[in-house]
Formats: sequence, structure tokens, C-alpha cells
Amino acid sequence: MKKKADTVVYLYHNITFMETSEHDKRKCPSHLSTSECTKQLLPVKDALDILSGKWKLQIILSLTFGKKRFKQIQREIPGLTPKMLSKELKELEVNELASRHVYDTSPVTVEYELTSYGKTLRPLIGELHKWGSKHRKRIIAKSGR
Amino acid sequence: MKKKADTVVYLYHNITFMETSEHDKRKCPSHLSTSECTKQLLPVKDALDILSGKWKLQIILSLTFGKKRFKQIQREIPGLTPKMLSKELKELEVNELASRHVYDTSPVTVEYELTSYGKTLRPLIGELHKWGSKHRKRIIAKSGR
DNA sequence: CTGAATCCGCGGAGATACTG
DNA sequence: CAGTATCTCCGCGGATTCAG
Repeated sequence: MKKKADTVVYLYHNITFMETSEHDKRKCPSHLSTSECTKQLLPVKDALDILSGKWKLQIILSLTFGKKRFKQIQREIPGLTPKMLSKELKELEVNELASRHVYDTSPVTVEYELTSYGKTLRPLIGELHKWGSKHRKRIIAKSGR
Repeated sequence: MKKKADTVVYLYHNITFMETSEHDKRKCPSHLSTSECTKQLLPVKDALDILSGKWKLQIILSLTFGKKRFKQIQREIPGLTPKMLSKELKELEVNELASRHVYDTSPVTVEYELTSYGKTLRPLIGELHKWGSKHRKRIIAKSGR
């Protein structure tokens, strides 16, 4: 968890802050002012970071169907290794999209669950789905298959 | 441009097709049926592919402000090399989000422009922006800076 | 100016094995 | 079961150079 690296600070949430003093035009499209950049571009990237990647979406989708245990999720998503699952779940937790509950059984039971905040992603995913469907149809039509 | 690789076909649009015959549970979350997977997951991924990556968003954003020449775009986006810009623009073209016009001057002039189809991304980006902004505020508040 | 070609290094992710 | 540790490999993307 780095603290500072040049003019940009990365937090563990994957959120990029601009150091107001000196970032200027260097990390930002030059047709935007500094504040415009922060306002326009970064939030979109934040949202994208949450959803993109090879597994995130599938994990989120899996959790929308209810509480799941670690192994359960892994079984549902072919090819997903424990290392990756662990990493992704941590990110979801840090961003408060999923919650982790440990039950003191033996061996341990851990359940993951989408938080109510996590469920606010629904409409966004809906929009992605809407546009994606149209796009898919359009492209398939073109390539004539 | 591969044609077939196992049960999945990748086209140059980055669209993933399922071979209906045998993909079954192998490339898909097992809690979804084959058709469900195609219907639910893939379109969202399509949309995500269009927008994610280090440069795509900035390029699209740059083009929303009007026609631009190659070098012009590059100048506006710090750190963007011609190789990457070229690659990204090709993808946008292939997906019909941007169009390329060559003018027979000397040296050559090439202009890029968002297609009207490309502009249909607007609401989607708007949604990403909306959610991303909220998320950003939430996380910043938590980490108390 | 608008790219294409080449080289190369780093980090992300897979495979495998291991621990509490 | 729920992860961690270690190793390895590959490919993205940066830097640089060249061509039309």
C-alpha cells in the first residue's frame, strides 16, 4: 500500500487522486482543466475499475444470487484459482461491495455476501448490458454469422 | 485473427461467442445455463471491453469535442505513444465508434471523428460517471482525506 | 505527419504445493 | 475448508527507430 509516488497517490481502493499543486497537464488530457479532469474522467475510471477484469463481474453476479462460501464461488466459476478469488474478494470488501462473515465452525466457514451498497451496481450493470446487447447484435450482423 | 480455438471463437471485435454444442459449463458460471450466460454475462463484458483499458476512455472523450488529427489526439493525452494510439483507434474503428478520414495532402492528413453510433455511448458513460462519483465520495470520506 | 516494426522489461496471472 | 506461498511464464505496453 504505497503512499506517494510522484504527483499521484494511489489508495488501496484503486482510486486515483491528483495532487492539486503540481499534477497540472501531465496526467490529464490537456483539453481539460485540472478540475474538469478530476470531475469528468476519474469517476468513470473508478467505476470501470470496479467492474473490469477477468473475474470481478462473474463474482459479483454469483453473489447476486445470495450468500456464498468461498469454495462455492470457486466451483461456480471455471478456471478461477483460489489466489485470484481471494484477491478479488478483498478488493470487493475494501470497496464495501461485499461483506465477509466468518463462522467459528471446524473447519472454518466463511460466507460472502453482496452489501446493499453493492446492489446499487445493478442499474449500472443494467446499462452496460443494454448497450452491450445492442452492440453485440450490430457487430454480429455485420460479420454475418 | 484466429478462427477457432477450442469452444470459443474470438472475433476482431473482441466479442466472445459460445459454441452452442459443447461449451456447456466450462467457460460459464455453472449457476447459469448456457443461454443465460450468453444473455447475461457476455453483453456486459462487450461493453466493458469497449471502455476499459488505459487510453480508450480518454480518446473517446477527446473525440467528443470534435474531429481531431492523429497528432492532435496524441498531444492532448500525456504519455500516449503512437503505437498505442494507433492500436486503440483501430479498435474504435472496427467497432464503428469512430471513423477515419484521409485527406490527400502532403504530408497526409488524417482525421478521426466519433460516429453517431459512438455517441450512443454517452448515456452509458453518464451512468458510469454517476456511480463512480458517488463511490469516490464514499471512499474518500471513509479514508478521511 | 501518420503510422509500422522491433526490442525489451515488468507485472499480472496461472500452476502447484502447502498451512491453520 | 479457506486461503497463502512460491515459481514461472507470457503478453501488454513503453521506448526507440524507421518508412511512405
